[in-house]
Amino acid sequence: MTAIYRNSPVPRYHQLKEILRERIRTGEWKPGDLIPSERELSETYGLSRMTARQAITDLVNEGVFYREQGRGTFVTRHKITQQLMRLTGFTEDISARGGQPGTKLLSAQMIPADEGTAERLRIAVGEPIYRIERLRLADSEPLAIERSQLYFKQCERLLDEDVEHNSLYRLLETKYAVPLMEAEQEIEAGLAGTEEAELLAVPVGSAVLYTRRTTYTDRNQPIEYATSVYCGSKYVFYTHLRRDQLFSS
Amino acid sequence: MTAIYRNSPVPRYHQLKEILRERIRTGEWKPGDLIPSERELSETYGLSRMTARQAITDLVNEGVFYREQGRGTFVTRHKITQQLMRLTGFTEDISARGGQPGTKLLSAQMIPADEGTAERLRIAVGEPIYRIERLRLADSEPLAIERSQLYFKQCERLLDEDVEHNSLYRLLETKYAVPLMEAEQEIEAGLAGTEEAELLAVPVGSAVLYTRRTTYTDRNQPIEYATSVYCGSKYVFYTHLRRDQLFSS
DNA sequence: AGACATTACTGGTCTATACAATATACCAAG
DNA sequence: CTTGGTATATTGTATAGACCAGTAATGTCT
Repeated sequence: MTAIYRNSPVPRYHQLKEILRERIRTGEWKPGDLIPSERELSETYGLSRMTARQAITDLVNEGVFYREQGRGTFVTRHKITQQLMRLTGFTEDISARGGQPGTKLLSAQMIPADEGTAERLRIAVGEPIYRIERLRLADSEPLAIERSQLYFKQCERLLDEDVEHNSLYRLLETKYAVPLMEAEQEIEAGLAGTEEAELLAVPVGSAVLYTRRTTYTDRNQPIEYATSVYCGSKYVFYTHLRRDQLFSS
Repeated sequence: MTAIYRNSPVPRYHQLKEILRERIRTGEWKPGDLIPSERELSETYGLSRMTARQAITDLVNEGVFYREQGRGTFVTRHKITQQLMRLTGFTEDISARGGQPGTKLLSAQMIPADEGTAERLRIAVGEPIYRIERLRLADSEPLAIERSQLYFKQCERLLDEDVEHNSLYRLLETKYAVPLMEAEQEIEAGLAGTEEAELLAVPVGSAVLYTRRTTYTDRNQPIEYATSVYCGSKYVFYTHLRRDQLFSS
C-alpha cells in the first residue's frame, strides 16, 4: 500500500498509519530517523494536516514515533518490547518469540463459579463457567500451567472446540465474536510445589512465576480470569511503563 | 477548578482533562457511569467539540474512560491497577500502596561503564557513570535490593545528594531537569542467593523476582539502567495489557 | 404481538484554517 | 567572538463545520 484510497471504507488516517508502518518495516526509516513533517505528509498523500496528524498521534501513543516540538517527528529507538506487552494468548506469545507453541489439555469442563472467580467476572456465585486447564509447551518443553475460566453467552459451546490445537484467543475473536481489549495482570514470585514440579518437569522448589489475569472485552466486560504458573528458568516477562504527569493540586 | 480559563497558559484541553478527573474524584461520576456527550461538554465549557474530544481522547488513552459509538462515553470500572503501572520509583510506588518507604544506602560512586550497561545507556564503554546500590524497605522490612546506573551531563553531582532520604526520580525531575518518560522492564523469577538472602533477611533459596529496567527521558534518551531483586513473598507486580489490532496484510 | 421504518441521539472521520510555541540557522551589532 | 534578533522551519492548540456510522427508543404497519 503506497497511496490513500479516498473511497475505501478504511479510514484514511488508518490507511496512513499502515503506510507509515510499512515505511519503517521496509527499512526506509530507521530508529532515530526524522520522518517528513505533518504538512509534507498531508500534501504527499492528499490529506488535511489534521488527518495526517491523527495517524501520527496514534503511532506516537503506540510508541512507534516520538515528537519534538520545533524539530519534527522521529522513529523511536526501542521497538522489541512494545510488541511483547500486547495482550496475547500463549500461542501468539510464543510464536512472536520465535518458539514452537504446544499444548497438552489437562481438563475442560463447565463448573459453577466460586466466589473469587464470580467477583472477578462480575457474575453470580454458582453461575456455570467454562474452565480449562492446559499444560503449555514451547519447543516441546513444558513451560507453563494455565488455568482459564471464562464466562459469556453460550460459552458452553467451547466444550466442543479443539482447544489443544487452536489458540483460545483467536477462537474467541473469530468464531465467537468476542473482541478482547485489555487485561490486568499480577505477577508474583513463587516456588514450584510437588504437583507443579512434576507437570513442568523441574525440581520441587524451583523458581516459578505466578500470574493472575483478568481479561476484558471492548465493552469493558470481564470475560476471562486465568491463573498461570510459569517455569522461572525459561520465561521472562516484559512490561512497558509510562510516566504520566503528576498533577500538583 | 470548575471552568476553563481562556487566557490561561495551560491549554484548554488540559484544563478540561483536570475538570473531568475532578468530577470522578469527587464521586460525581462513578465507574461504569455515562458521562455527558462530547457536544454537551463542549457547550458547557465553551469549547469546540474537537477540543473537548481531545481531552476525552487523552483520558481514554490513559484508561480513565472508554467510548462506545452510538451510546456514549463511560468511566472505566477498574482503576487501581492502572495507577500502578505508571513508571514510578520505589518511593512513590510504596507510598501509593500505602506503605512507609525506607532506604539503606549500600554504596554510591562513579565507575566506568561496563559493556552491557554502556550498550543499554547508549554510551561508550568506560564512560564514567553514577552507580548506586540501595536496600529498599517497606514499613521497616527489607523488600528489595536496587542497583541503579545513571548517565547524563554532570551526573557526578548526584554524589553530593542525600539519596537515602530523597526519591531519586523526584530529584532528577526537579533539581536536574531530567524528565522521565517511559521504561522497559523485564521480570524474571529466581531464587535468593546467600548475599541477597542476608540483605533481604530471608532464607537462602527463597522466591525472588529479578527485574531489569531501562528508563528513558522524554527525548527518548536512555538515562538509567537498574536491576533489582524483590523479595517474592512481599511484592506483586501489576501490569496492564492492551490488545491492538492484528493487521491482516 | 411482532416486524420494520423513522428519528434523534451518540461517537467516528475529515477538512480548512488560524495562530502559538519551540528549535535552528543565519546575520548583524556590539 | 559573543550576543541578540530574525526568518523559517517544526509541532501544539483551537475553531467551525460537515458528513458517516452505530445505538436505541418510538411509532407504524402487518
